[in-house]
Amino acid sequence: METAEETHDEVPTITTVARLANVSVASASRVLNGIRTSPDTAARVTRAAEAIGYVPNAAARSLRSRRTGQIAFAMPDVGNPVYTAMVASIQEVARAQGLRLMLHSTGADAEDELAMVRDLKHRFVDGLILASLDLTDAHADELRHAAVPVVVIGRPTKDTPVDSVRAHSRKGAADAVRHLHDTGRRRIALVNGPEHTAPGSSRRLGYLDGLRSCGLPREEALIAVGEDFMAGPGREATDRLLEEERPDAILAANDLLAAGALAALHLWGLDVPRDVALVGMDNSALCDVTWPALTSVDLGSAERARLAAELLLERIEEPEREPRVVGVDPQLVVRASSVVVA
Amino acid sequence: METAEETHDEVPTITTVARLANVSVASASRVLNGIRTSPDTAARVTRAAEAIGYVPNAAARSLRSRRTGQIAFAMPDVGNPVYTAMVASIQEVARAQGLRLMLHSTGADAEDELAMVRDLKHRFVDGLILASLDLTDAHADELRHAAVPVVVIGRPTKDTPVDSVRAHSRKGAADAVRHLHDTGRRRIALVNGPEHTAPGSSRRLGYLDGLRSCGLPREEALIAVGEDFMAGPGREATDRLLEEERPDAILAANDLLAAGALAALHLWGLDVPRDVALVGMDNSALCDVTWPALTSVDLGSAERARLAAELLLERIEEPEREPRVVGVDPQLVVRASSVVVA
DNA sequence: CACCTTCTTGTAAACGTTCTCAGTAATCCT
DNA sequence: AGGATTACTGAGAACGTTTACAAGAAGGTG
Repeated sequence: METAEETHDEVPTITTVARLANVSVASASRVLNGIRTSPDTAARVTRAAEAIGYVPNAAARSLRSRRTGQIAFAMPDVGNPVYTAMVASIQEVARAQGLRLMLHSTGADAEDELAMVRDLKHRFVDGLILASLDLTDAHADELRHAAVPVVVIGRPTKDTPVDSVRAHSRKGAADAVRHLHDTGRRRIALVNGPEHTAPGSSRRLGYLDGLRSCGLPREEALIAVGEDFMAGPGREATDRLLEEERPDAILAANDLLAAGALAALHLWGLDVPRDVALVGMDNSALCDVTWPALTSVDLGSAERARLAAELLLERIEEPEREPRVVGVDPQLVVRASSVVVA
Repeated sequence: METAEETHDEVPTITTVARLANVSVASASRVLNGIRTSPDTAARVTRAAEAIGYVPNAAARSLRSRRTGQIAFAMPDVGNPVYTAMVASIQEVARAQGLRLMLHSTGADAEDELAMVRDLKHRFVDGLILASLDLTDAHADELRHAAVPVVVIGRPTKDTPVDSVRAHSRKGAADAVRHLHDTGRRRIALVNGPEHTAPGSSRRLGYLDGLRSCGLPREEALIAVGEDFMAGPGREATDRLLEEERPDAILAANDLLAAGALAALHLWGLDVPRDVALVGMDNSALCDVTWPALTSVDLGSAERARLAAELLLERIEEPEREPRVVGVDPQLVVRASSVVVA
């Protein structure tokens, strides 16, 4: 009556609930947040809230409580199955905690990554998981002053005080080379992505490690580099390789490059695996989709993402703890592309 | 001096800026939001803000202005290249508008989709783009009362008052069949996903349309149905098909199914396209990765997503406008999997 | 019975913005 | 020169929560 403000279509707020339940907003808030109250008020508030379909306003809540209930994941490329696997993994742990997930695809652009970290100052999110191929000093700087916790998937520069989780891709690449050697291959080529990136350089090192441990000679001509880690460049790099060389095996630095390599090999009329064995890295969803199915080094993407998410949650709880670095061991998954079945 | 509260490490707020620039918070806010002020205050505020690296707090801003600057995209499966293409597209228009993008993968679970729509009441987002395979009456109900604008990618039930954008996949499927007929195929099979879903049913209809318009007989035995739209089921369905039939062409209801079909065909020792021509749908990134490259019907995923985003933005601006339904015409993209090169 | 706990509650102050309103100074017109 | 418009500003009230604090009620103890 009082103000004829009794129009019913307004979005209900906690005040509405409180009034309806005949308690103060404080009590209503307490009930709604599971803080101890008398069973009587609890019941009244719950019933009132249910009756009018009350839902707390996210903005008001985060303004006051300084928690947004959101985390963000920034990755180089949504199109890459590795990252979608990570997304799935992160979403799982986020959901278990009742957190929302904000996604951002950076295009592997450093400036974009930095902008993302800077944007955290808006505090639209409680934490960030940043997957990056190439962490520069600029990153280190920015990360040092990040407004909210950040966990990095990749390899931060030496003294970046930040939690991170890394793949041991060097070891993985070496394992792959040994597998190829074990199955009788002797001219093993590498189709790599840009070697200034962390994955590019460590996979190259791993490849060389592998050759060395098998007693195979190192030949630069057997290394072809694509301009990024995607299928197109993989195909072109393989093409260039085949014009000059006759490898009997190819290690590709990731599955997309491997898919491109496969296309090139088919075009050259080479049989996989008889003429050339092929191994990818990442063990992504792609592996079961190609023909032949792709042998690949599992770098534990899903696992790494899960770990990153957990590290993030822990740091959000406890911001002052020592930064931790965790790693996941690679594991070779053998499929049809690397072994000839009798 | 006053309260020794001058500790410098606090996060700067607009009050800090105002004090530093010697103006009221109101003026500071005006400058920061590009509302007309005297050049003098403008300069002072801008300088102050820059000096202390002020960034407005997202929660406070949305609480007051009732805009979050975020939109959400909910899709069945992040792993599916079609949806990642959509994500990329949406992110592009979001970024152009300075909006953040929140992602959610529903696993094509109706309950999860409904929960997402209900969650909008929290108002953590200004609008939602919902891609769904199967829009039920429950969806219609929930959508009718959605707290913020929703645009649907898919086919809402008749009288759901909501903007939507749809693919004309029925026509696309028919086109594909005609293409196969034109290139000499006569026993054209369909590898479909679940037929109770919108895409499943319309692709079946399109397939039948195609057969009819080519004067080919309809044979139920040439239709195999997988339990979802992914590669595994595609392979199994194709396997079952090949045990009974000898099709000389297969239309797969999407590219993932097609990838599975390809694996099955290879296993049966059949050459693609010589023995069996294969056409997928969606024209996703997968098409260039398979061998042979996959002919596919482009259903304009990127375009549809872009349209959806634009519809959403327009509706956010103007909530009362009439709901619109827009469509995108399919286009066949011929690659190696459907035509034998001489 | 007086006192001290322990529970439960309401009041009111934040949180950091935006925005209405009213007031003052400056400019324009006739 | 006087009034009318215009341009700019500051005070202060929202926005919808959570939470520190104090106060009242209930229960326990000597």
